[in-house]
Amino acid sequence: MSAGQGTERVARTARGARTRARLLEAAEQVFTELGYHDASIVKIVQAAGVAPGTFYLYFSGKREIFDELIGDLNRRVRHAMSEAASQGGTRAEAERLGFQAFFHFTAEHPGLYRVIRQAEFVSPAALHLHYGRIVEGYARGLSEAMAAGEIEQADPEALAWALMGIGEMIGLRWILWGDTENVPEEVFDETMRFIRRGLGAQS
Amino acid sequence: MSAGQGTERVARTARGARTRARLLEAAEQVFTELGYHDASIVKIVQAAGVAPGTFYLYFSGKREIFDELIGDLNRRVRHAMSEAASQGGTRAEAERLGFQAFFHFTAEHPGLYRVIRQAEFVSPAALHLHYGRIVEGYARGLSEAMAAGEIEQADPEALAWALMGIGEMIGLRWILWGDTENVPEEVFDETMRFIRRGLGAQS
Amino acid sequence: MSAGQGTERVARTARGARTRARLLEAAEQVFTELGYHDASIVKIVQAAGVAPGTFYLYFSGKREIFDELIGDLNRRVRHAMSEAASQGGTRAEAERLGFQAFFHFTAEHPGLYRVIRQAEFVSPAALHLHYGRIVEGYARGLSEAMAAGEIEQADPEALAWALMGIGEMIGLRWILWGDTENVPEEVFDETMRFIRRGLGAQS
Amino acid sequence: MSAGQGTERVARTARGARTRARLLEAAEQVFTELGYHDASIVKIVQAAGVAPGTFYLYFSGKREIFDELIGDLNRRVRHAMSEAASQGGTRAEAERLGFQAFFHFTAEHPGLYRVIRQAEFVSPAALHLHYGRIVEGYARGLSEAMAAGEIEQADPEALAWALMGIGEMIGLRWILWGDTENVPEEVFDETMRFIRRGLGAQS
DNA sequence: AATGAATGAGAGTTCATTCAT
DNA sequence: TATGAATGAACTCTCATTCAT
Repeated sequence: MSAGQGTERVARTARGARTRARLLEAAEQVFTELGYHDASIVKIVQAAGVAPGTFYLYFSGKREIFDELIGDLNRRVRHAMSEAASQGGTRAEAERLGFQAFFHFTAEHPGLYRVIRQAEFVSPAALHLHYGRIVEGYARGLSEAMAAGEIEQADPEALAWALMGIGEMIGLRWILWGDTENVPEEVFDETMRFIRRGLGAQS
Repeated sequence: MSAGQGTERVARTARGARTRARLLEAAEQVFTELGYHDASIVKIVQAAGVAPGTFYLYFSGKREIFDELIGDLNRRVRHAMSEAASQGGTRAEAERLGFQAFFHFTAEHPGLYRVIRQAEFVSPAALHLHYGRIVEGYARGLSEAMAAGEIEQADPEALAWALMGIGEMIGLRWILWGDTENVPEEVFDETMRFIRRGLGAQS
Repeated sequence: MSAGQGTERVARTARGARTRARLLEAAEQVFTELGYHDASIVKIVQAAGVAPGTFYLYFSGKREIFDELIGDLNRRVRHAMSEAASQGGTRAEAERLGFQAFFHFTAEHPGLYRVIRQAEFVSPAALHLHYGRIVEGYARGLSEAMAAGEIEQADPEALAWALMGIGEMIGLRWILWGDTENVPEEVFDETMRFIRRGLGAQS
Repeated sequence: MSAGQGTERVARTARGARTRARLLEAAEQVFTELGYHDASIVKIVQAAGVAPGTFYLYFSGKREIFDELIGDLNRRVRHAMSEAASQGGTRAEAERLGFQAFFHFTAEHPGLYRVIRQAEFVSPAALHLHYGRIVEGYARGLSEAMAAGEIEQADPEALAWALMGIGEMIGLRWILWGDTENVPEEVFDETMRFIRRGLGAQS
């Protein structure tokens, strides 16, 4: 995560790198379980099995480790989505698979996903970046589809944000608040139908 | 939201009602400016011009006044939306106006809107209720439009949550993060076109 | 209870007297249940069904109503003891009955008795007075018995305080801390035998 | 007393142990001077010359440090008593010396003794333990004396509590409330005579 | 590189008491 | 006589952060 003002604190030895990694893992676990505000550095260092002072050897504070975590998470979500999409033969299928991967990821890491959303209030820039990167992927796909005449001409960015919003809210409603493990199939299908119609998809 | 549990702390005199209202106003201002976590009861009572102890005459704590605020806000958003929608001649126009009102409200109270989103981490039930109530209105409108054959048959609830998500994300992107005062007209139009196509609107 | 510095606050009407009495009753109940420190004036006035301000019409504060309660209690304990003692034919029997009455009272009002003991830290003068008055009764009886040659000559005051101590501690151990309702008969008999021997009783 | 429940808060370094000891000393002083309820953690840390947060590194709260203090005190009283008793040649003398030591201790630490009595309302279990431990010593001595035929057969426990009560009350009357430094000799002798007669001592 | 004792500002909250009505 | 809203000092406790070791 950019953010990175403050002294750069890097590990210069293998041992240091290990400690840093342990802290990051511990932070993921603690933030996931407790959310940003109820997490505390003491809890993180305890989970990591190091002393409080050690934390500040590698991170300038709570915000910084949080930002770094959001960056990691973002990479993982996007990787999951593009991995899934690349399995699709047609573009329509790829899109469907990408969406599905998004929901899967949320369903598998609900705590993590809550953490991302929380970034809005902790580190708006980090969240902006997170959404921005995902939207970028969507927008590129949409542009290509438009160029290929597979969907109607439109502003790819506006559409991409709209799609992002749909994914977020459907995930929030059915995964985070629902009693089902994942978005129910009918809801997923209905949503995809809506999206495809909205995009003016030919198939 | 209604306070619900806890000792009922009500104002029994006009003076008390005035003080309670002052506290609520102050809380809105403080939460708006600082967000939930950086807000403090001390800051609220200072803004309201009363002593710390007075706060606890009317609210059992930070969470409770926050919940009450979310309830207020929800009422105001829905009022603005239904008010605007009722100006539309056709259903399509009503829908458009409702969406516009939603963006207007967000644009006019950006801090307030951030506060609502923050409820997800502070008082999930309050946010669920907030979204649920808005979605209910959307879903009813969609059902009626389906019955009238104006849009395609589909699950109104799934669609309503999708619409809610679009509104949220477009608002987030262009109002809260953008440099424009409100959602740019082209984006708004593009979004509405996407939605109307997605719903299979006849007109 | 002497104490009585501060403005004398007396009821001047029948209604006022009723309110004062209600407050005293409520205070007994609240102090008994909660002890001095966890009791609060708000709880007392609530139990009495009056407004906080009303309390200060009749009492100058928490301490004062507490002292007054201790005085009441002392009167009741001593009354119970002398009442019981007067049933005894011989002096030895009277003494035995007096002790028994003391334990009875404690057993029947354990909360009240805890309140008395608490006075040591709240209002030492009140407790001193309480003990002093009981001891006075003991000492008079002992003096008379010495004069009549029924028990050995000794300092009646020292003996009276020792007796008081025995009663207190036996009561504390078997009534307040024990699992029996009252002091077990064997313990009581053993204690009385010890006392009578200690006094050098002839019978 | 032992802390028992709660996170173990121990000093892991010599410096920590020193700080903990300073807090304990400060607490003794503050509780002695002010009593449990008027003592505050702020006052304790000020007396100890440390920051408020430091307190919670070693104690979970006011109750816990109080309990630990009671435990310390108990150890000291019993040590003083048994030390003194062991100087006596005969059992009768030992008993006399033990009682004397008890009064001495009370006379030398009157504030401390008030603190112990206060435990009844703060931490009844702590006081029960305190008395119980002393009574145990008395009871053992009495049993041995009975076996040796030095005093009459009786229930040692009942007698031990009675002795404890005598000591407490005589101490309360003449040391805490009296104007003399210690229990006057005549009173002490009178009391011991009463006790020895009561026990049916042969000598 | 790592430790962990110490910090101290600031949080939420209570409650005996006052006083205008 | 009675009310009850308002007060505000004082409380316990937390936690991100520092720094001597």
